[in-house]
Parts: sequence; C-alpha cells; structure tokens
Amino acid sequence: MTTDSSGAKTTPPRKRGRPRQDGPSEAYVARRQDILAMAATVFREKGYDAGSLDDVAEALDLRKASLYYYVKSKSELLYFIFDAALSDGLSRLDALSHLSDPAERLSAYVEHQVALLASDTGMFKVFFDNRPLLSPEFEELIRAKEHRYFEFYIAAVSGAVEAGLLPPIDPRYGAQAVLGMCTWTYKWFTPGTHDCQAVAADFIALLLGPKPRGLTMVPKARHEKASQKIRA
Amino acid sequence: MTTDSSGAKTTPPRKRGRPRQDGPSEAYVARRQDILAMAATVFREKGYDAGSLDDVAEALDLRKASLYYYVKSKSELLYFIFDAALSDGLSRLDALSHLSDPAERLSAYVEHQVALLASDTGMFKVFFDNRPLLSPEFEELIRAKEHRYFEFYIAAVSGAVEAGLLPPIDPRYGAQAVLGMCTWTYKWFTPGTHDCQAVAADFIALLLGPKPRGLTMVPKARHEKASQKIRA
DNA sequence: CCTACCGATCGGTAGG
DNA sequence: CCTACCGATCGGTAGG
Repeated sequence: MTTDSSGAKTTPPRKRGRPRQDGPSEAYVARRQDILAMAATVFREKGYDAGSLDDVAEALDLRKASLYYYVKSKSELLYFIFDAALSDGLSRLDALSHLSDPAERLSAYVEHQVALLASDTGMFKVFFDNRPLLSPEFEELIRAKEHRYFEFYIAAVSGAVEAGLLPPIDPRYGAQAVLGMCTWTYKWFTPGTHDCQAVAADFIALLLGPKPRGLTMVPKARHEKASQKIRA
Repeated sequence: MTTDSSGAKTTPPRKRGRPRQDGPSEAYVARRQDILAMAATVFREKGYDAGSLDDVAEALDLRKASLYYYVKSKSELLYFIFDAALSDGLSRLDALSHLSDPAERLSAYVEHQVALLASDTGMFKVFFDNRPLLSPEFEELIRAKEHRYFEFYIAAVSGAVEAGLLPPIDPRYGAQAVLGMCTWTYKWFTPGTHDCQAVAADFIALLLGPKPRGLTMVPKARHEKASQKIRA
C-alpha cells in the first residue's frame, strides 16, 4: 500500500478484470537487462573474479546492495549472461540447419562459430574460462543447452561423413574437432590483425578440401577418390 | 660480515679453491621442486584462484609464510609451473621434428598434443584459463616459449601444404586450427570415457584424409586429385 | 622455516 | 533502491 501526496491511503485500481501481475513488471525486467548488460561488460573487461559487484554497480551509478534487488547472487548474474548468449547461438544455428547440402551446412556452421567467437573474444574468455564457478543448478541448465549446441555439430559432421566429404570418423570426435578448431579462436583472434572470414575459409578448406571455384556440380567425395588413386 | 658466538668477526672460509656458492643450494632447489609439485596439484584440483597458498602450505605441513622463503609470490609459483610444462612440451616437439615426411610429422604433432592435453586436463585448465594473472615479466617469458611452440606447428602445416597434403591455406591459420582442435581436448576429454589414441587418429584423418591401410607409397595429394575429378 | 598480524577485497545481509 | 556493516578469505610482511 502506498501513500499519495496528501497522505491519504490509496488503493490499487478497482477495475474488475485487472490482469494479475503474474511476474516481474516491465520496468523491473528492463532494469535487470541493463544490469546484465553492464555486468557482461565488466566481466568481459576484468574477468569474472576480478570484476566485482561494486564495479558493476558503480558503472550503473548504483550501490552494490541494490543489485540484489534484481539478482540473487553474483553467479546468477553470470548464469543469465551465459544463458542469453547460448540461446542466441542456438537460434542462429537453428536458422542454418535448413541447409540440406552437407558441405554447405558444415561450412555455414564453421563460419557461424568463427564469426561468433571472433566477435567477442572477451566475453568468451569469461564463458569458457570461468565455468566451474556456477552453482550446480545453473551448471546443469547451461550444460543442457551446450549439449544441444554440440548436437548440431554432430549432425553436420555425420552428414558430411555419410556424403563422403569427410573420412569415416567418429562424429562426436569430429564435432569436437570442428568446434575446438573454431572455438579456440577466442584465444588468439585479434580484430585488427586477423581476418575472420579468411580464417573461416581456411578452416573450411582444411576440413573439406579447397573450394571448387565456379563449379557447383562436384560429383562425390575427395576421400573416395583418394583411395582410387593409390598405386602399388 | 657475520659474527660468531664469541663475538669476534669472522671471515669467509679461507680455503683457496673452494667453489663459490653461486646460486641456491641443492637442498633448497629440491625443496622448491616439492613446493612447485604440490602447488601444481592444488591448482589442478581447485583452480588457481581457489587454491590458496594456505592450501599448498598445509599439504606440505608448512606454514604459508614459509613458502615465501622459496618463492616471491603466488604468481611466481604459477610461472615456475607453466615454464616447466612448456619446456617439457617444447623438448618433446623438438624430438619429433626430425621426421622428414610431412604427413608423419604433422601426425606426430597431433598425437603429441592430444596425448599431452588429455593426460592432464586439470593442469591445462589452470594453464589456459588463468593466464592473465601472471605479472607482465612472467607473461612475456611464457609468451616467448608459447611462440616457439606455435612455430613448430606452423612449420608442420607449411610442410604439409607444400607437399600438397593440405590445401593452400595460410599456415598460421592452419596451425591455429590444428592446435585449437587438439588443445580443446582439455575441455571435454574424460579418461574413462574417451580414447586418446582414437581421438588423435580421427583428428589426423580429418586433416590428412583416411590413412591408407597397408600401403606406404601414396603418390601425391588428395587435393590435387579432387580437382581432377570435377565434371561439368 | 615459524608466529603473529596487517590491509584490502568482496560477496552478501539487515533493515529500512 | 540505499546506508551500514558483517564475516571470511587471502596474499603478503615483520621480525625472528
């Protein structure tokens, strides 16, 4: 219950059908988004351990205690950030999964991952290098989404193997290889120095062989060919 | 100048040829090795941030302050551990660099890196995920060795490209790809579940194509062949 | 190699 | 959303 300027008690609007407030208000959610965004920036710049809640609060011109009105703990803050990033990545992958040509799909996934990681190495340093700090429950939720992410790559590698574009490897190891190769980018990529598209192109060439220029109708696999050309 | 129990001034030992103590004693160095090994264990198990000097000292039945007799700071401890690991890795790579066959050499490097990373994922989590904590001077020394490490892979990729075993990619990007693929192992490899040798074999197949079984004389490149078989 | 202790940081809470 | 503050941790130092 609140008090208006005259000091009289005010009651909530009496409108019969008033939809119940079943959740946080819009303003609350929006403010929390601000906080999450700022926390992401702080963590990106100083790392998770070194980036304190005081830093986050100060950057928003708040007191640290006020953050607890929006978030239960520091690690929950991290969880929200991770979850949003993962959801974003998943939906992008999903948008690419319609590609039916195995080579095109795998190439698109590689380009996606390289572009994503190169676009924000700072954030991914936090993401990949501070995971154990999450509480078990959050850990589980993140892990589930990560697993879905991984499965996109397993499917793409499987498709490429079946099409004879890749040698007959274990698709799980293949997916780890592709993801490792692309993800590792966050450790060395420097925007000014390196070219994101060139990197992706070279990675794809490494996996699928040199891109046939101007030709679309490439018959089958290079791996099948390779074995044909063996001479005793 | 020191004073003996009688209060008289003492001079350094007069023995003419006595070899000067030009560095820490053997016992001192040995004890420091113990401390480094224990610190490595603690960091491996709890991480660098969470693994306190009290933890390290306690595990050695010492007081924390005593560690400072052997080490200047916590980050110097980390530096010593990293430097030893890197030196070890470099000498192993060096031992493999005699391989003249480009395919064999690249394969050996892949096997080396996968085996190394899979053998101690805990330590490499510390190594790769806590770097920024090192002081600038240490950072520079480590970086230099890492660069030498990187150059081994650049050379191997270059060799494979020149031999037509890999498509004509930028050797630096190629080396990052190979290292990323192999190194990423520390993030997902589990000794019981995964097979280190199978992983390496699949990675090699992914890079160089399926291993020709029982045949040694494979003519040239699969990439050259691929373009030959294109039909309009 | 030890005892004793400092100084600073930081996540989190009480209570409004 | 704020003031005030707690409790615990931790790297490091003094001085022996």
